[in-house]
Amino acid sequence: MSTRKRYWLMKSEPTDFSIDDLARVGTEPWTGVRNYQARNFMRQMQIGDGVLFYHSNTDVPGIYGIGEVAATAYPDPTQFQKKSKYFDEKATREQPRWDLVDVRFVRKLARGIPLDEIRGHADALGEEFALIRKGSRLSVMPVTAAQWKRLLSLE
DNA sequence: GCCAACGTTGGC
DNA sequence: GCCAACGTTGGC
Repeated sequence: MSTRKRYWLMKSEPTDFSIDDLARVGTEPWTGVRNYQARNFMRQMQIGDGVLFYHSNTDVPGIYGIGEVAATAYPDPTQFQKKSKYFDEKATREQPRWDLVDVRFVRKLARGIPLDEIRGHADALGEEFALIRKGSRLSVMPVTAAQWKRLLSLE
């Protein structure tokens, strides 16, 4: 396993958990991911990996801040909590289904980078970039070093 | 609030 | 293993 720093993008609905919330709490367990592809990406994350914090389902969806991976993947406790909206009756402590990572606040962007602006750079970012791929709803995705640099140059 | 796109579930 | 039904995501 390489120890080179990698990059990711993680979506959150700001009414649920925003970059300001992350700034306030410092570090947050990324609960609630219930998609296997997204989960598998989290399992690949290493401490110190860069995270683009994306606001979805909001007036101006886009990238609003930067975080970093503070703890590698471990079972998401909400899958065991009956009262949680993330409860999964098929998950057991012996065989958990869902993992999460801890994300630590790094900084807010000087200005948000709106999705429609990101779309304008599709050529440079690549058609395969899940964020701008038609119909893609993936909430955790890898970002290449080149994409990371390109996106932050729009700040 | 609408709805297209997608993922999951469950009957067969 | 197929696929219709259903639930969710997330832009608009």
